[in-house]
Amino acid sequence: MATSQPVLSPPAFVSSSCSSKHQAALSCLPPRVTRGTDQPFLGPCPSPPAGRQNRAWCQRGHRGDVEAAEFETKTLPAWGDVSRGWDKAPPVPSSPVVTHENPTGREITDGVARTWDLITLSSWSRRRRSTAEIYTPGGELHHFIDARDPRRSNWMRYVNPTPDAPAQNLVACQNGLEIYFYTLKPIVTGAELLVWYNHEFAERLQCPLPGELAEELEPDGIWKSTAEAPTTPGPQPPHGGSAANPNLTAKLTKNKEEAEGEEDESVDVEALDRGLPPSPAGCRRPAWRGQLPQEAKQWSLGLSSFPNAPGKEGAPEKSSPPRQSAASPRNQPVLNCCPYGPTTSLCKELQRCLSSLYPSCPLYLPTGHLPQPYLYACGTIPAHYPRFALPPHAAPFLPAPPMSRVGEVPPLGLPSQEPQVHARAQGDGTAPSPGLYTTVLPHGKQEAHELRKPQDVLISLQSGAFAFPGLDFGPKQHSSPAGGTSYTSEVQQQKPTSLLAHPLEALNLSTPKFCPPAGRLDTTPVPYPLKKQNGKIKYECNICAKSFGQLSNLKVHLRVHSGERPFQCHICKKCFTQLAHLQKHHLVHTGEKPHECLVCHKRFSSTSNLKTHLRLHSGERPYQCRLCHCRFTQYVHLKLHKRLHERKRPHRCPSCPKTYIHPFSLALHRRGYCPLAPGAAGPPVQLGHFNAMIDHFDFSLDTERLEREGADPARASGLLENLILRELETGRRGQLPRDKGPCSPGLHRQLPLLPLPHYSVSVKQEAFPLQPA
DNA sequence: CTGGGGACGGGGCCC
DNA sequence: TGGGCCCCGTCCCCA
Repeated sequence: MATSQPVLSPPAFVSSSCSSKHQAALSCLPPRVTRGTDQPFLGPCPSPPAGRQNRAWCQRGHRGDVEAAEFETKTLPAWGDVSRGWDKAPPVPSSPVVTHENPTGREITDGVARTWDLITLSSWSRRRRSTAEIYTPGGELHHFIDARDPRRSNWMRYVNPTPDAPAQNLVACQNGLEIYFYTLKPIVTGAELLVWYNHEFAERLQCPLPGELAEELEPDGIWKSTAEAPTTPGPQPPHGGSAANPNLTAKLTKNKEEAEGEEDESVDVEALDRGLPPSPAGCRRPAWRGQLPQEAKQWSLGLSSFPNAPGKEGAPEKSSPPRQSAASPRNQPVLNCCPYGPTTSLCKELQRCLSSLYPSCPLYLPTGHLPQPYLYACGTIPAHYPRFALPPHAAPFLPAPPMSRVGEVPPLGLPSQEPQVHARAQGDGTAPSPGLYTTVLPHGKQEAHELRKPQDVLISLQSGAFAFPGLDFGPKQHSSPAGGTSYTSEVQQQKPTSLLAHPLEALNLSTPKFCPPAGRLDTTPVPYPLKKQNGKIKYECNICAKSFGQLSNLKVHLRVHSGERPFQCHICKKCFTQLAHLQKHHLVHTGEKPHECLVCHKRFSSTSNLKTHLRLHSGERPYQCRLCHCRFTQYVHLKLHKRLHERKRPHRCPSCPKTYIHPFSLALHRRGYCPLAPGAAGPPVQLGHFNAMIDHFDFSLDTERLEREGADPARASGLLENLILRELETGRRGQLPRDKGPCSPGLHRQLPLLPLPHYSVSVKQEAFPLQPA
């Protein structure tokens, strides 16, 4: 619903990646929420129409209100992660214009300002700077994102920094290796996207404020030479410019208006052309000097993996952050959302804010983190994130070269001018181990053995792609699959959502897979078997042999075997395999019952339960007992009922194996209807039908009532015989009113004690043996 | 024991 | 390809 004053309502997170996965994770709430909460949250919104990739969304609820704002960047390049955006050639708008559709029909104004100085966004000029440096938890430069090339960047290039607090409408934070933008205020149509980082943070990082950044630029937008602002000892980055600079510190107090008067279109063209990262303006970058450009280029092109990737044997984790210890998983989140370590106040603040803002989103669990598809996708696992280490057995699943999201190779036809992402290379310059992608590992038990290595305890090992028969990664087991490494409940709770797991899955499920049967030791990769049924391809599960028409269905199904439950309820910590299940589950907490019976107006939380309920009105009883023809609305009731038929049958025919519960039944059976007794009346088929009706009678509760009331067995059996004969005769004439089975319910209508419900509805007759053991 | 409802899991289909 | 939606089935609880 478009409004006259469309806005992007705060708070809304807009990932620089902004993938559908992110959106999905953010939309883990049902459309309605419990009233009375003061916590704003992020909820779902209608899924964007297919094919409209330039649509993002946000939704918030505050004080019980649910507000959604769907905004569309009609004139901006497509939403998408920056790196992916590079391989596109979006139209370059003359100016960033954002149009919005606000379903709420009113402007949303109450934003929540946060002072998350968690991101190192630097080297921004007043316009179109759009570069960001991504730091590892150790505070080291990991790579930077350069979105300045309009042909290959996305909307992020239009996010501009400004120290002018009233003008700021975005804050940015780094979570893991992703950048997220958080709206501080409504963003009206045509508003410039202005991001903020605060003064304190700039000082602490020895970064100039954005305004001061502009001062470092020459009027032509080129960074001044290093010599003009040498601040840090040792060799400077080739592009120089903005290391920690005492002069800049002084500049921090400079009039910002003066700074704003600087060149707006400043672009570090030289650095760009050299394939170098823009100057982080004084932010420390201890390791990439000198070696960065070439190696970063290689890495960004997917030709090498991260130097500290765990797959690299013997590679010292030189860049391990001092504040993080891989040996303390208990206190370490799966991945720090904060580049300053999980225990810093900054990180805690972010986590707290995220958690309070989006309590329903598993992403924002206090110990959680934002998705890191990057890590999986590129297969470059910094040593700081040991839990994200790809297990060795995952290697053959990965395509080679790795499909790095950040360092994605531009598609054919597009020139790869320069690397858009620069990774800090390892100090020794050793090439990353290619074995990460080429190792073919044995399966089965040997795999399990390998999992005992602590660094291999990857939460997403639970992904179906890594499911091992016989190994249960279920969430109820808080131990490692192999029983070696602790897999604590904390870890379980920190378990990434599907947003984390999916990238892994996506890689491994979209590529040939190896899901060997238990115990099989086979180094030959075997893809998922594809069957063709009726001309359609079926994807078969290697574990249970179930086949699926769509690969995505198989992927979801594999979680059944792997035990992966990526979607966790933030309230009760229950985990679910599918987001939809979590959404349904959330209704338990909200008490919402969106499905109403139109007959009695009773409400239900699920359509399934409503449908069951509707049977009460329609009279449908689809579950029928084949023995006594009792019908039930629910299968579970039939199952319970069947127990009645499993009672002891003490009255045994001396001539045949038939046994009966009641003496009337045996007496009738013995009156010439035992096929093995002498003097049997009639052909075997007819005897069979007759005996089946005796069974029916024997099973009925009415027979029990006869016995209880002390009915004479001979008389009762005689009456029953007449009725059965009459019924069989009617059946032979084709006049059986309903069922044509051996146990005609017409018999019951002859017996005043055997009422049988009548429903002209479909019946799911269970395959219960007529002659129960 | 039956009946009714709540909750959840699995899977198919569509976008 | 993944997410959303829907349906079916199942289990559990309670009256």
